[in-house]
Amino acid sequence: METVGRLAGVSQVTVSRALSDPSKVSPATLAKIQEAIAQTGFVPNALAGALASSKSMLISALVPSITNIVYSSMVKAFSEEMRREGYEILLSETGFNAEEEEKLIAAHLSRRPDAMFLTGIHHSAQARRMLLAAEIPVVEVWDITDSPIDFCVGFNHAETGRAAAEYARRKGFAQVGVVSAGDERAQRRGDAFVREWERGGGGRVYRAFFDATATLANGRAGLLRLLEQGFTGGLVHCSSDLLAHGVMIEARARGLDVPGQIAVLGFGDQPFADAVEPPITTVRVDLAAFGRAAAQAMLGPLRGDRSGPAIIDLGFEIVERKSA
Amino acid sequence: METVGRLAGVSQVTVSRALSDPSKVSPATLAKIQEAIAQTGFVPNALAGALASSKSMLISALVPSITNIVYSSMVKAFSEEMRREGYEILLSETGFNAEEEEKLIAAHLSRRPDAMFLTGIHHSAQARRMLLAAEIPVVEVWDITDSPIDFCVGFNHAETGRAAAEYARRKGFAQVGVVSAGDERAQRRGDAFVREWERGGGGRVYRAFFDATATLANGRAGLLRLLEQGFTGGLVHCSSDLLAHGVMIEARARGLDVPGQIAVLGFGDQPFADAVEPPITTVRVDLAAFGRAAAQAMLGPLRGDRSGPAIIDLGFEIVERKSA
DNA sequence: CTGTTAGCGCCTTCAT
DNA sequence: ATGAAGGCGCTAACAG
Repeated sequence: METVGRLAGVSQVTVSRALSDPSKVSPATLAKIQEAIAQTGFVPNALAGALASSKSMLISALVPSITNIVYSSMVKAFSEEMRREGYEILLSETGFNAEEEEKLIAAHLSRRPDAMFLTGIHHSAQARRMLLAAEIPVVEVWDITDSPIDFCVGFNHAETGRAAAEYARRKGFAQVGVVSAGDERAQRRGDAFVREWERGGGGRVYRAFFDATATLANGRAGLLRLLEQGFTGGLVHCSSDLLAHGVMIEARARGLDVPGQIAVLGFGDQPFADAVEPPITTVRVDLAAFGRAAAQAMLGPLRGDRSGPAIIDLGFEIVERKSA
Repeated sequence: METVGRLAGVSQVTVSRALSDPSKVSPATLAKIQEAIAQTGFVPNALAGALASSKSMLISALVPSITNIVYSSMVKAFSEEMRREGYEILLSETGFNAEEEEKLIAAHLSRRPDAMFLTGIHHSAQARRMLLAAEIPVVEVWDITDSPIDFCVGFNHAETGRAAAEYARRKGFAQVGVVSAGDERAQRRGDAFVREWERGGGGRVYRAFFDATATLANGRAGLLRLLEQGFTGGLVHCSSDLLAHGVMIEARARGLDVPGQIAVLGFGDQPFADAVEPPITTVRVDLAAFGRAAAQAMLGPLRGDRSGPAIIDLGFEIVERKSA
């Protein structure tokens, strides 16, 4: 800035002002400064700016996995919203691991982000302590709790399982199965489905649980397991559309009709859900809305407005298509 | 650090040393300092550190889309590798837009990253200028050029199209079609396929081009378009596995046998490719390897070693399965 | 509208 | 092994 200022015949501060608030500088000097910037190829040092102003314009975001479309969709919508306000996103992957999350929180906090986007509501005690001490807005996305750190944006996972069980009952299925992946929230949905089904006197629930991530191959293997357990047909509740699709493929490969013999209920309403044959009946959650709501929630305090709601339940909806 | 130091009975510098290189501090004082840190909940300010040392330990990464598994897979592998060395990733989405990329490069550069990960080899002149002026290692991933800014890691896109056309010829298909999405590199693969097919005297190529991103629905619509043009059966070259899968679903929905009447060749070898029915014959590229190679390439100069190769062609391979 | 003076919190260099 | 001084590049007051 010093150099640019000399070239434009002004002091360093004036250059700073020209960049941060052009209206504070006369049009004539502004022009000279802009020319000097163009000539020198000057790029302001945001680190120094952040240090001096204690506003980094950096937002920290932690997701379990960036290759999982569920999380990347939320982050995408969130980023777009925040970038419009001039913020940049520091993104890392926790791998569904609380210890890893704790380390990442410490690492991110050392860069003095202005706010933090976290996935889920379970964090280590030490993590919560650091977050509280940092005194920045924290938004927990993809789940709901009565006691968020600052804000939470999501839906009730157990409720989706209950709704699915009701749906299965209403449709008159005699047998039901559950195929779910290792994610804690996925399990919670499956467990709630089982409880509600049993509560209604529905009898045994066939189950296939995978310790790993949801894949088509696991969906196929999942149906196989149910069949081996004696499942002869009915509705299969899956913790994701990908698993649901896998179940459908395996059913067809074995000559079982979908939904005639094997009906499938997915989760997520991912883009492919209504493009496959038959289109998948699924639990829809609006991922982009979660991202946008998270952005709006943190922008409140970031602008000094602490009046927004702390708990934002965006709900879900069962979309009935052909598969169940 | 001042405060921590006072608590531990040492000066601020000693605290700094204890954190950056514990071996430079005596075990006794180190213990005292660590206790003081635990008591105060001190979190070092990486901004100040970066400003003073001009090493931000920050890597800038720009991808067209974070929800696209192709890019997120590369970034995932890249991040893991860089994080092991203590670097953090500033990630943004360009939306396949060169202007947007230019703006993002400027924004990222102002945070003084130690290196930059870029997708593709086409950047605006102004972007190249800024990158050169920044004097940091730049790695361009997912494509190959003779004149990278610093390094490029990828494969020859046109070559995959040629190889696919040869494959189609070898298998004796009489008619071929191409379904491709809007990405410039996807088009390049499709164009090369068409040229090679025509060069070999293969006759007309039926084509369906989508201006948008690759989806299952577009795959289905793509086959429809080919059929409308008079395509009666043969091999369909798709610019992604997702499109290929869509073509397969549409074929089945119309009672066309895959691969008997409609054979399908995908691209990417995504995890689902061998889990669908029939498993998809596809062009495999090792996304994780690209990410790792990109990390290794930039870690060279970051450690002061300028001896590594500038152009890293990791190639591809056609994986023959049942769909073609 | 513009300049002056102090830091922001840390690292680097040079002493001790 | 530890400390003192200076500065990284910028912003925040406060003057004029």
